[in-house]
Amino acid sequence: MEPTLSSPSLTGMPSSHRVRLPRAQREEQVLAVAYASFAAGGYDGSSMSAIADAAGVTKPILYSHFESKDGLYSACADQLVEPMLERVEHAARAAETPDGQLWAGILAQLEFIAEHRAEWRVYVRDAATRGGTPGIALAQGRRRVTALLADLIELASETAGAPPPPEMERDAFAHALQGAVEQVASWWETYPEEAAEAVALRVMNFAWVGFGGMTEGRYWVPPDY
Amino acid sequence: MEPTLSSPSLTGMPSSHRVRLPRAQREEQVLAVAYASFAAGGYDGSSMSAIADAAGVTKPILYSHFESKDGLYSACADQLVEPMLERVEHAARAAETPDGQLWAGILAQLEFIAEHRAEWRVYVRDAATRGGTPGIALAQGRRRVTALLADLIELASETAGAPPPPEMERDAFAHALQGAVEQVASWWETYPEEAAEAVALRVMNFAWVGFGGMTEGRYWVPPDY
Amino acid sequence: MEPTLSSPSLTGMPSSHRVRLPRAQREEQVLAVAYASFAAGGYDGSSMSAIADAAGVTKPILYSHFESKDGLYSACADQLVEPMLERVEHAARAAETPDGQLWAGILAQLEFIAEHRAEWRVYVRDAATRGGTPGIALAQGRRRVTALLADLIELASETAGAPPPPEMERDAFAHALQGAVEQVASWWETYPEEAAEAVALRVMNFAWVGFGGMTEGRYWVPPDY
Amino acid sequence: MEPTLSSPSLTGMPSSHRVRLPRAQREEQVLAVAYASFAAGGYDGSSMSAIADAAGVTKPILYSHFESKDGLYSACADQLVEPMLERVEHAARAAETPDGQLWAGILAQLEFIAEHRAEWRVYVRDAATRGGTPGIALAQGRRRVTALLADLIELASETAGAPPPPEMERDAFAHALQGAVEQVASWWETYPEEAAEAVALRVMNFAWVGFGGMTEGRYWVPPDY
DNA sequence: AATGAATGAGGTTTCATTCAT
DNA sequence: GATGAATGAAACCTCATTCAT
Repeated sequence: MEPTLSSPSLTGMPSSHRVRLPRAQREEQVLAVAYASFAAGGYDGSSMSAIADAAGVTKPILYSHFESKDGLYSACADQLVEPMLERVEHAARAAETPDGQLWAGILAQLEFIAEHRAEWRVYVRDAATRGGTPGIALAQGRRRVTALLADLIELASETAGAPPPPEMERDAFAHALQGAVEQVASWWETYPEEAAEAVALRVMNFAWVGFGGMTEGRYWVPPDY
Repeated sequence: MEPTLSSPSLTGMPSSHRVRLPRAQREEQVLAVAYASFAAGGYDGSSMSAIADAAGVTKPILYSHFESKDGLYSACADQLVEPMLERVEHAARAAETPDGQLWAGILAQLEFIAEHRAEWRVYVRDAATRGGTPGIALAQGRRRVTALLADLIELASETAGAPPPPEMERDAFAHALQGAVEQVASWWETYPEEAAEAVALRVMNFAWVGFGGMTEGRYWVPPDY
Repeated sequence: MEPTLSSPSLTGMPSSHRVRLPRAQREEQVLAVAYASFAAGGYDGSSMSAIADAAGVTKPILYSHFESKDGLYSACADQLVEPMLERVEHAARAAETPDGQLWAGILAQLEFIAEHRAEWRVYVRDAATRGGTPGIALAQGRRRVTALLADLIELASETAGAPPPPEMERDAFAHALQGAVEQVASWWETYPEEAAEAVALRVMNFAWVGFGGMTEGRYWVPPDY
Repeated sequence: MEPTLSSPSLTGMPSSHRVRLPRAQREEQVLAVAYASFAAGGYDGSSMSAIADAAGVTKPILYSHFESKDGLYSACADQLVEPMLERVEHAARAAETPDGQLWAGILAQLEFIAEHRAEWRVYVRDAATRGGTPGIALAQGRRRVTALLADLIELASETAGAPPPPEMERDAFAHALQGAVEQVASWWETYPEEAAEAVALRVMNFAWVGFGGMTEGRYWVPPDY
């Protein structure tokens, strides 16, 4: 659980007191430690005491920066969800064709998940069962990710000149896709030498052509390959 | 009136002592209560005291039947995973064509998840974050489910007379499929009036024809419909 | 704060574990210690830890016997209020003339207060400001004491063949009397050599004849003097 | 608990720093806030942080003005006791006949209590249980009130041309009277529509004529009625 | 086989107070 | 004279677990 004892005493001063940081900086540091701690141990597996120790501060500091354990946890979850959304959105926007956007989105999400494996597991899966404030926040985050995929799907369906799918179908599909992405990411752990693109390509083909199609030799290929 | 009663209270006498059950029966009963309790509150949300009380048993009895909280939890997880595997396997075996087997498996799993929503969430989520003995057990259970899907996929691929996909691809696909099933099950919660078959059909088409295929009017239909 | 370390080891056994007591007995013992602790330090001045230590048990035992600190406190308050009510009521009932009953009641209450000075201060005076469950319990206890005085006053008013005073007046009077009793009890602390009867006589004359009456030489004298 | 945020910045200046007040003024303002806070929540229910926030001041300022929480609390208690003494004394002095002085004193104290109900409860109740410096201060304050009543009683006793009662008796009587006043004030809360004079009249009759006297039709009436 | 009593460690949260600037 | 950051101690309460019967 990496102690990360606040890069102690840059001055070398033999102070018995902890380094004094400006509020914003301390908050950032504490958040980083808490983020890692929750990622490693989950909500119930991380105690405020342990987090405080790992951050090299005392518990009251935690509480002066974050209202409660729930609050701290939510802040950590945001730390993960926001960048992920940003990244997926940004990647999708950069693509030119609609199905290229979906492809870029899937790729981006896979990369992101791979880079934040531990956190992802905790913050995203916990969303399902956790109650109270953090549960709600997490569920919302997850829903936003899926909604983003739904948007990409909608755009992509235009590729084929097809009429836009009804919201219900689009959402069902987005859920399926989201699940596929997540689980393939988990599969990826067993074959770490695979390139992100290769993994994403599997998902994309799964989603776009289907397994039956693939057995018939139909494949989807990324626009720029 | 003080009868020397040797057999447990068939008389309805308000005995202050608990009924004495044969070991196996007691274990079963305790397990059922624990299963429900974990399903409702998760691992950290269920205390041994609460489980004992709910089961009408004292704590030492819990510990005499199950080594620890982890042991009890693992036993409960098995309670979920075993029947699920059995059901999916059985349903698949009953189908006649290979892709019919995949279809039957997906349908069976979806139904099972829907029927055990609360438990599924808990035991499957916990699989991700929980450490120690129960975490391992859960992860194994989950892997077995995915492996079963992989088998079904392998069989189904023969439908198209295609060469069997390499293990690696088959597993990737099975993971994607598993994720799709789980997430569509979650989507299902928003549209509870949908029939299980309709939901399974979405997954099957997603997996078999792909979204691109569907936009071109290709669909997979169940063999017996 | 009297350690009262659980009459250690009647058996002389060099057990490292605490003596095991039957539930009822342990409860009584814990209650006694808590009662004294609250009396000495008030609600906020007594911690569950301190009480547990003083009782020679661990905190969970406290909580297994009493639901919470509030619950324990309420139980302690009852320990004081119930006997007091009983004693005053019993004393009053034993008297023969109506004003003799009031006299007996005042005397009994004064004696009781003197015998339980510390507790009285805490449990009765705390009634005014404490909120929550214990506050309510205390306020009720106090109200019952005053109501008992009101009854005695009602009876006493028949002595003079006067019409029964309206409830409102009777209550006002009972409050005044109650306040007088309590404060005279406090005055008593400065003159501890005074006999209880002498003190009660002051209150009774204050209440019955009034100061103006006394300056005119009117006095009330107890029936059996 | 009225934030009363020190009506900052009459100038509208968007200063991030608190207004700089002369020491005496700041002290007064802080005291007022603390007084209200203690009145609302009692000693243990009011935290230094909360008081500081409510006063729009930082905690170190609190400590620079008042040595400790105890010190602040004592200062607040004085805020109540001093004006009360002044008011009773002043009212008494304004009366012309000796028993009129007692009457005026009782009336003034009742009015004062009614106007400061919350504080009265806190500072007077706490006097009984609280230890340390503030407990002593409070007890002293209370004693001074009683002593003042004792003086008024002494004067009043001259009305009847009676010899001055010995100090001991006078004090006993003053205590009884003080208790009666306080408790009748509490009774008053149940009958808020009663005028202060009517309430005070009850106390005065109680104290002067006694209940027995009243049943015989003797009453004390205020000199100017 | 089962019980009631007990424990030690740990959970989150809040407090009065004080440095260092 | 005032601030923001920080602390250590302690509060209430709950948990998994185990004796002794």
